[in-house]
Amino acid sequence: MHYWLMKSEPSECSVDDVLASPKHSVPWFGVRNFQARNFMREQMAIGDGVLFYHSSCPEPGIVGLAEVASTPYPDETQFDPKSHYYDAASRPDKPRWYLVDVKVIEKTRLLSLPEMRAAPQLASMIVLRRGNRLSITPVTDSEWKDVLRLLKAPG
DNA sequence: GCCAACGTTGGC
DNA sequence: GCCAACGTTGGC
Repeated sequence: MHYWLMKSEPSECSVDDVLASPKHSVPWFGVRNFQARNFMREQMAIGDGVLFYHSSCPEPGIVGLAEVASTPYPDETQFDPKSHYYDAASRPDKPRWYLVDVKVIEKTRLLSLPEMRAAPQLASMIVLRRGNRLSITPVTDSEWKDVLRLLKAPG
């Protein structure tokens, strides 16, 4: 059992978009970074906890709690020449990119990036490290608990 | 729109 | 295997 933080641009797929989807679940397509892919392909398991994070938007931060809802499988967009995520170097018999389904459990209040940075107990979070660009990062048990505690506290 | 930081690519 | 150039991420 692991915990993760997964970034999504709300203009592409917001927490509300996921909640509007069947089973409150979406395939996490479009990851084109090997480290992030490896987390999905090799370390994620169904039921892992996910912090749903909005990035590249006016108010970046954690906006929901989710969970991993499938085992890894190939990201179909890599084979679609019309897709923004098309990868000509990937072959269907040897896919390069994998994804998991992510199911939103609960929309939370916004735990904003500035609030996260101001919380000393979250200082170790990878997402807060200077220059971090990874769209999927592991979260420790204690970071997970501390985030939940902050989400329950008033903003 | 700017720019820091980082990953990837490709020439050598 | 090195490393410069390039592209992308993502906060501000």
